[in-house]
This record gives sequence, C-alpha cells and structure tokens, in this order.
Amino acid sequence: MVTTAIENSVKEGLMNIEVIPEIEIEEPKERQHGDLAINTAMVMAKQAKMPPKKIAEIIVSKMDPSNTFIERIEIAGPGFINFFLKDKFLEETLKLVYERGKDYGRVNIGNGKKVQVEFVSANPTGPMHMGNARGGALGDALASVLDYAGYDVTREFYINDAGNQIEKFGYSLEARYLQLLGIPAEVPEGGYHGEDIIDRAREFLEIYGDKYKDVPSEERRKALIEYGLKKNLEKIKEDLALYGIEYDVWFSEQSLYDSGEVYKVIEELKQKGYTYEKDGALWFKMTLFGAEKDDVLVRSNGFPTYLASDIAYHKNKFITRGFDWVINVWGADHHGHVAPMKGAMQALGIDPDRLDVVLMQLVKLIEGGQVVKMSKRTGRMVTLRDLIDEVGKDAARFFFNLRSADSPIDFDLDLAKEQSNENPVFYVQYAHARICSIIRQLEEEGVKIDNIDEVDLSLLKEEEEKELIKKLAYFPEEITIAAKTLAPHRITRYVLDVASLFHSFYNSHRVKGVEEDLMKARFVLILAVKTVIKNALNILKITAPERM
RNA sequence: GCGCCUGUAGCUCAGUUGGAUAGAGCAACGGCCUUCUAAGCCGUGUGUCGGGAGUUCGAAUCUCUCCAGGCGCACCA
Repeated sequence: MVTTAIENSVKEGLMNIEVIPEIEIEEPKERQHGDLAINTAMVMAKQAKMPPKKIAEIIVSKMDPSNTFIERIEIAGPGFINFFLKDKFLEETLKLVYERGKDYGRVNIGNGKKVQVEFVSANPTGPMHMGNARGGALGDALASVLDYAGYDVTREFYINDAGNQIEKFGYSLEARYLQLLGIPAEVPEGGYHGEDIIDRAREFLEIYGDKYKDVPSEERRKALIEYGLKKNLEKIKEDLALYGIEYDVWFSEQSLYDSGEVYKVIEELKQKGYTYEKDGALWFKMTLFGAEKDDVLVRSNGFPTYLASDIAYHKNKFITRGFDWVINVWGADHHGHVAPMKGAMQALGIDPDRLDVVLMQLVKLIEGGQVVKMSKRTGRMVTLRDLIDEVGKDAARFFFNLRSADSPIDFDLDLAKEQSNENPVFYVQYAHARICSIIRQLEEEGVKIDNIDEVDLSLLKEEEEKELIKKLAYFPEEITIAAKTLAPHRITRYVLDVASLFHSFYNSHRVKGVEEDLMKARFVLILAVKTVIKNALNILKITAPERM
C-alpha cells in the first residue's frame, strides 16, 4: 500500500524518486507511536531532496486504508508514519491462533529448502561437557526454529571416530586395561586421563578377561577402541535423548574413509591444481581463497588430516546428499576453521554462502569462585549428565537459550543448583499451568467453545487484553527474525514476554465469574495464550506442564 | 604480532538489517490473597551503552583508533 502511494506520488510529479526503498515495518516501543511504523519517508529524504515530514505527508495523502485493519495514520517525530490498527485486527488474531493451533507461528520463508543443522558432534572419546550442553540447546532450538520457518530440517551428529584422537583413546584404554591386569603401563602424554576411561577398561576386562593380555598391542587397542566407541556412543545418545534431542542422522567420519570419499576429494583438489607438495606433505592452497596461510591435507606419514576428512564430509553434505543449506554449530575455539572450510567449498565449486557456521562462545565453569579448566584430557569436568541430574533439562535448556551465541557464559554449577527454582523457565511454565487450571475448571462447569464465530471477541477491550493479543500476533514475525538471524534465543525472550503479559492480565481481570459472553471471549484469549506458550516451549523442547 | 568474539543498571543479560524518552530478570524497599495456582501482580531507581574521533536528519548499533577480557593462529580435532 505504501509502495503504491509512493508510485502514485511520483507519477503525479509530487516527488522525484528513482528507487523506492524497501519498506521496513517495525513495532514501536511506545504505544503512543501506534502499532506499526515505517521510517520510509526519512530514508527517502536524501533521494527526494525534500524534508522527511513533507514526504510523509504526501505518502499519507495517497494512502487509502478503508479496506484494511488500519484505523488511522499519523505522522510523528522527524517523519515516522505510524499506523494504528483497528480492534478488529485483534479479533482476527485470536481466530487465527484458534484455528491454526499447534501450527500457529509457522511461516514459510524456507519454502521447503533442505537445510542441515549439525551440532554437538562431541568426541566419542568421553562424556559430554558443558560446551556440548550449550551447543545442544542452541543447535536443537535453531533446528526447530528453521522447521517452524518452513525449512526441511535435518539434525545431524558427526561422529569423530577416526584420526589422531582415536589413537590416543586407544592408547589410554590400553594403559588402563594393562594396569587393571597388574601390568605397569602409563597413559601417554596428551592421552585421556578421565575416570570414564578406567570405567571402559574395567567393563572391557569383565567381558573379555585377560584375552587381550598377550596379543600384539595393535590388536589389543583395536578391540578396546571398538568397545569403547560403541559404549561411549550409546551413552551420548542416551544423555542427549534425556536432554530432549533426537537426531535424524548420526554420521561417521570413518565411513568417509571406508567409502574412499576422503581420498577422492583430495584427488579432486589435486586435479584442480589447488595443492602442492612440501616437506613430504600435501598442502592445500588456501591462500587462493583468501586464507592467511595454506594448510596440510595429507601428512608426511601418509595420513590425511581432519581438514581433508572435513572437506570430504561437507562435499558429502552438499553434493552427495544435496542439502541446499548447511549450518554448523561450533564452539568459538574452532573459529579459525571457518575460513578454510568456506575456501574449500569454493574450490569444489560450491557457493560458500550455502555454508553457515554459528560460533558460540565458550562456557566457563566456576567452582568455589574459581575457574575450572574443563578438559577431557585432564579428566576434570562437569558432564551434560550432571547438569540434567542436578539442574534439570528444562531449566538448563532455557538457561542456555536465554543468551545469544555470542555471549560468553560463566557457569557456576553450585549457584545453578541453588537458583534453579529462580530460573525464569518456571515463570513461563507457571503461566501455562495457571491457564490449564482455569480451563479445567471452566470445562468442569460445562463451559466450552463450540463455534468461535459465535463468541463476541470485541468484548476484549481492556489494555491488558489488547497488549497480550498484540504480542500473540507478533509470534510469526518473531519466528521469522529468529530464523533469519539464526538466533533461537529470541524465542526464549519472546515467550517470557508472553508469560509476563499473561500474569498481568490474570491479576487484573478474571475469566471465571464474569458475565457469560465476556467469559467466553476471555476463554478464547487464554486458549490462544496457552497455544502460543506451548508452541514456543515446544521449539525449545521444554515441557509445558498442566499443573505445578 | 595477526584474526574472531565480547564490554549496556549493583549482578546476569536483551536490544529485531541505524530510529522516537536504552529495556528485562535478579538483588533492595513498600503494597496486593474470604473469588480462576502469591512459583504471581502493582509501585519505587540507578546508566559517561569501555574511552575517544568520524559517517548523517538520527549511532548502543556502521567506520577508525585506543583500553580491558575470552578464544584461535600444529603435518591435533
């Protein structure tokens, strides 16, 4: 409508504009500034060589809001055009929420595009730590948001079951196994010193006894690795399931070696002339793609590096499996790996913009006021399982998704335990439970909504009611922004706002015990609030309890 | 040294591709339950948006610079 008004103004010679800017609609912070506002007049001021206020006046004079939800239009401040919506808009919002139910909030900016979200991908050499907990909460919520935004989402866990750290894992297990058999052995430098390694070795001993005592080290390690990986993966799957995460695909790095894809992609890069040999190793000319320096693809001992297998992995994602868009959730300590991967995609003829990496800042663990260095190698850590057991899945997921990925987190587990009932997640869940309680009582009294068109929603005139409905109307927009900016924490903030507005409403107005028509209208309102809270919590995989 | 991220109220953090008087939770104080769950609501206030400069109608947001913190810069992943 605005665009048309501008076009007409230009046609009539009232303005001189070459390019009509994109109309950005925003929600003003102050209610006196209307329900929606645009800054188009100010954006165009320079181009039109006219004061923004004048432009705004021309635009407004050319708009006809008679067949819309717009009640009136005002020009304010330096040239904002503010729109005030009719109450009819609020009624339509409630009907829409009522009709769409669990699908309310779904938008289609994704158009069914195939997107893969890879997250956590914890090393299967030990239990998952707090960083994995954060990555899990973030990645899973991001995947849900994209699903709500109309993408065809695949959740994937990449199993690093090949390479150097697996070797170290093998040596570490071997040392513990031999120790248990009374044979002197040491966990090697840079090996894994955690308790879990001893547990695995002991379990192995219980199953196989001293069968692997006198066999060659290589055979012994192979058996230990096979057992250890299998067992660790089982535990990882179990813990993630408790955390509410179900993957579509568990992808093995080793499978890329077994299928020959790693060697094929190295060969491809060689053919394209993007490699050279130096010091007995094969190097990738990353500097051609904007990197600071080149990196090694194949070590002088003949083994490919993780870079090589990762390139093969991403080629598999894009080419073999045909994902349109790939999103990796990585810890900030891997940020140096982003540019090489994008460069490699370019080298393979894949548009690097189809690869996004969400870098999340690290979780620093605090204990007794001191920073605890988390490391699988030193074995000193707090696991995801500890977090779930002591703080709870819902509180943990809400906590992590309250912050943007860019925000570093200091996590004090003792404090988290103490404060877990102050976690805002309960504030939201409480709102949901309160609504469910009212609904139960209304249903017991035989009140029900047969046909929403027979409910007079225009009776919802109180400020608290209008504010609440406007917030509900904003949900699809919130999903859109969260998807576009890859920022699922927006949903957490949003549902907190909804809960807050509901609690305000609850304390100033009653549903039960008012005149019947109004009661029914408010019944529809709280049903809508319940739907939105539930849908939002569902995105975060947080339970929406009916009683608390 | 180079690169990425961060610096916003006493504390923990939001701030939607530059927008109107910078917001919430926690903590502090005062008030609200004979009626739908007080895990709630209402009220009271504090900011050199790390410092400085620039870009423009307009900057917490963009650019430059300096300061502080985190992370990375392997033939580990």
